[in-house]
Amino acid sequence: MHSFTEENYLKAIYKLQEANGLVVATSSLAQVLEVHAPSVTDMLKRMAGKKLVTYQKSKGVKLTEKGRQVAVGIIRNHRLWEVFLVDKLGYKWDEVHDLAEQLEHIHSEDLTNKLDSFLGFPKADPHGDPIPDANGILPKSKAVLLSTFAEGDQGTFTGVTDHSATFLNYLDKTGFSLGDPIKVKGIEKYDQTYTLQLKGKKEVVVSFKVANSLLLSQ
Amino acid sequence: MHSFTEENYLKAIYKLQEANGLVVATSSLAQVLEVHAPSVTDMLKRMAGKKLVTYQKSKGVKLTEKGRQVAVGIIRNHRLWEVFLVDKLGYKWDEVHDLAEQLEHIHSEDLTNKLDSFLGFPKADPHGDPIPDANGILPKSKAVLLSTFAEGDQGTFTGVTDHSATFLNYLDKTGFSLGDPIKVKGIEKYDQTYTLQLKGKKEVVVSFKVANSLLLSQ
DNA sequence: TTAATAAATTAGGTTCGTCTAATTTATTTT
DNA sequence: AAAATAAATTAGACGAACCTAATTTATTAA
Repeated sequence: MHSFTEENYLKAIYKLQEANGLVVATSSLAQVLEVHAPSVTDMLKRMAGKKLVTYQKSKGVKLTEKGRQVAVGIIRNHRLWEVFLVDKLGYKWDEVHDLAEQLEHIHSEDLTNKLDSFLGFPKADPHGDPIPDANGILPKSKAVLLSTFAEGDQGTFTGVTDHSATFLNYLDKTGFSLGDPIKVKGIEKYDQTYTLQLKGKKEVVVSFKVANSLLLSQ
Repeated sequence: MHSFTEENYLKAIYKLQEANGLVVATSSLAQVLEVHAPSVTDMLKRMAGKKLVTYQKSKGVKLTEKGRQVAVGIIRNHRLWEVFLVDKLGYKWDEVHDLAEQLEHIHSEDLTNKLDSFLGFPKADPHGDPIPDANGILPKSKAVLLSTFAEGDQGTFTGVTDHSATFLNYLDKTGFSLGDPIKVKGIEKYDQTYTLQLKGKKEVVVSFKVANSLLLSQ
């Protein structure tokens, strides 16, 4: 089995690769993992020895197929446990991340699959992030940022790109709820604020920053 | 927070203290934790430094109040997760120990309490072991070993002292089930075998070893 | 294209939790 | 009580995962 630390590196590399391209820099990893760069260099060497990543000195790192499998497995665990915490234990969507960070490292494929079944094979976690299936296949999302919408466009709110508790709280307070329809009533040229019509005709005005963190589908 | 290793030491010390008296020997710990004696000596020094145990060189170790609190908290977690695995995910009682050994180290009092509530505040785990409450109070069990019974005595099967999967499987196969009544029909003087009447009048013969691992109440 | 800056690595150290081999302390047995 | 055995500790090492300070390698700017 892999250590928690290794698994956290794998997850971080996976996410950075998804977000920013093929190869991940030492400094990016150091930043997201909150360790110093030499620790990362150290760890990457060890992980390369275990064939979890391919690492070229001063050229960055990427996952091997084996590393990718492990990373996706952890993401599957994480998102399933988030669903459990929200659906079964009554946690709010802004409270579950840290707990899921612990639970994701429980090592048992069988447990993961039984949990999946218990939860009714959910397709997405409480933030709308897709849950990889038992084969490590992660459905490609077709959601787009609200910030790409024009006046009159509409869609369904299906995800966020900012997972911070403060942002999620702001959404709650303002009346955003996953699965609800959103329509763009207007976009102010001057400061790029969006006037939106939420479910129940409620109108709200949000900044570009917010529009750029909301994912809509259809 | 405490490391998993520390928590496992605390749990082991607690259990040995409960079973065999006040002070726990280095060698006993080494045996149950499956490490070598010098590792234990080392660890106990560190833990004494953290006021989790009182340790006197060559004289054994015992928990401080602080250490006891942590140990009981972990046992609470362990047993609640076992209930979850059996009641909600459909695991059998002989399959849950190793998973619960992982889950018990999730650090969140709030999660533990929400889980407790979700499970309906169970009093005992799937093996009949009592679950400490949120204040770390563990109900004193009045159950006694079947091996202390005389002919004609009867009681309710409420726990085991051997938690091994092989023993639990044997019980399943032979027709023992937690909560069922058991009556002693006879005890063979020669080899101390017990003839028992189980629920539904089924008669079975078990060895002293088995009788000495079953806990009965009332 | 050289100089300045930023990124990454090497070198050397630390703590945690483990090990083996050697030694000391306790407990039994004679 | 002395000798033999068993239990525990000390000494010295090691790997994992981290650190700081110094150095090297890449990248960007002049």
